[in-house]
Amino acid sequence: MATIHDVARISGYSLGTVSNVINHPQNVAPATRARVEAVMADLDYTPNANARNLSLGHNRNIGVVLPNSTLPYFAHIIDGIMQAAFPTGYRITLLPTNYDENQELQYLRELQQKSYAGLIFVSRQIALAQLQSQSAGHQLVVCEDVGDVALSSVYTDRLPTYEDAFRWIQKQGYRDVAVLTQRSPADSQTSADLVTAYRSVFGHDLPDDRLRLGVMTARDGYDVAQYFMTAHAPVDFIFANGDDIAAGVYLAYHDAKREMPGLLGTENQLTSRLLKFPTINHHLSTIGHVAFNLAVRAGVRHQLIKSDFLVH
Amino acid sequence: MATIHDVARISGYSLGTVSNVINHPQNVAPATRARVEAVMADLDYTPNANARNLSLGHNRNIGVVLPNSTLPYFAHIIDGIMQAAFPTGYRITLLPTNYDENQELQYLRELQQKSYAGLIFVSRQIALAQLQSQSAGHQLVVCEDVGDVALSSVYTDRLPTYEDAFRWIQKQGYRDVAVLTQRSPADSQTSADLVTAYRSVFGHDLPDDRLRLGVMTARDGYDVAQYFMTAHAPVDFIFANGDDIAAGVYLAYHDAKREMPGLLGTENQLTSRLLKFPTINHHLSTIGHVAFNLAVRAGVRHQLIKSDFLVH
DNA sequence: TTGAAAGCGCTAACAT
DNA sequence: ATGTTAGCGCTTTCAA
Repeated sequence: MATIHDVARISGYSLGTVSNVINHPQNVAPATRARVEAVMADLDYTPNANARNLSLGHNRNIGVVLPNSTLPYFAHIIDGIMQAAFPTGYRITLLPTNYDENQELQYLRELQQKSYAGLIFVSRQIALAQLQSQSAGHQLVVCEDVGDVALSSVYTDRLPTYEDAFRWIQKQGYRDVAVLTQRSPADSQTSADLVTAYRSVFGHDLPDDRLRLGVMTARDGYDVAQYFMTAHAPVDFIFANGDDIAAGVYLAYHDAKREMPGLLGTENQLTSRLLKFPTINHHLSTIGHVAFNLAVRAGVRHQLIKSDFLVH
Repeated sequence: MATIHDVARISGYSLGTVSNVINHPQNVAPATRARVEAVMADLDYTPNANARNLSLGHNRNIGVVLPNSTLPYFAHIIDGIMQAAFPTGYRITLLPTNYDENQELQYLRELQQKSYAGLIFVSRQIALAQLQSQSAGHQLVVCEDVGDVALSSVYTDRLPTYEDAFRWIQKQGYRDVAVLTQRSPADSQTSADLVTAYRSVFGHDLPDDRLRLGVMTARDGYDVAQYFMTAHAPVDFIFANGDDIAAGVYLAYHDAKREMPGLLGTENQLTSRLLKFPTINHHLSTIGHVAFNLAVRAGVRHQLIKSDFLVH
């Protein structure tokens, strides 16, 4: 493949001049410029991005840190990031962690080595404080509410939306509500908000045996439904952390020919529309969009994306 | 951030030695190595990937070319690619095309400039022949059956599976079958296979007004269903190009309180399980997996992934 | 307006 | 076993 040397040699101009027609065309005589450009077209020349980045000391890559997972949650955020990145010419590199903290640290180091112009942590294991300490002057964004931590962030106001949802559930006359989540309230703000919202609406703590952890997929939903069907105290409503998961629960009750409890999901509006249960729209694609914009802009900024409770 | 110069200076060894402890540790005395590594840890040093790649003349990035689209089809393939890439240390860069041929050409040029170790075309606009001519000696893989073209490929044996599906439809007694696709049979092998399979099973061509093009999303499915509901010759079966699309059709008939036609989708096993209609599993994640492996291996190879017709 | 040369951080001969 | 040096392809002073 042709290098800048080739176009210099063939066009008869110097390296510096060719570089100028690429980067500062206004500083070169129109005739020269035309001739150089002709040669470049002729050779099908494109600058070597690596060399250019090394010389410049920066690049236009944004790394997206996420567990390697097929969850729709991530797919939607990635999609939003891609949509936002495309018109800007930035490239998106997928950085899977496999839930390994050391892997995250490695990506952070690569950020400091300027392998990336910015890093979006869609999910993280590493402590926020550590993230912040590593981020001095760098473009780092986290997809969650970070409170006072000096880290750019996009997040949703889950609490009021969860309260809306629980109020609706209560008004429908449901009494025995179960909640499915991935992580425990101690490990995840989302789960913590969930139990807080429950308490504020129902006036008492969510019973331990009504909070089921480790639920991530439709299959998990199917399995956890078995638990409730065989528990001696049946539930009449299941608040699932995802429409697909709610669908898994639906299937389990359906297959068992048991009376269907009330159901609620999040994100996938198609499934919940089909099954006519309410859902919460977290506007994941918008979150991705905003995350990208924060990553390429200087300074720490926090942005709230409002989520909606939706009855079909 | 620390460079290799810093660790050389601070450890008291030369550039070459430090480089050796990174790249050829067996060529350096254990004591030296230990001391250099201590300094590297101390400085939290990580090699600058850009510089290294430039020097080496290659890197471990695989570009994935795809329209910037949120379709589950792409999400599943990307997921397979990521899963396969992670343990190898290769990085995945998303390369959206916006269906623009020039954008695809640009990525090809970047491949030749060694910006990528390989390119996976999940979808393409550019002609196969042109792809091939640009790919001399490079790692290029295409996610479709390329016939005799000397380009690595992963593809599914759609035709026999489509025939299985049409035979099943016929055996159920359906007579008036409609088919939904994204692109016309002239533009897309998938669509061509579809009409071929129809003909071979039913013994006649699929009537023009039974083949609806431009269908991509659940909403499209909903809209196209309106067409069939108002057409003077109603259909009794709709073969949709995706479970979500089939679900859109389902909703439309359901909302209109019309008699539900037979339905078939592809890919999303959850929706089709919920609605109990048959589907086709194209094993998209496997396709991604194989595509990655082909991209990092030398030589042209073709790999067939068998798809399955599934009745729930 | 154009050219010459230094340097980005690293690797891999080649010397010692 | 370790050090020295050229060079990867490019950008950007600085001179002419």
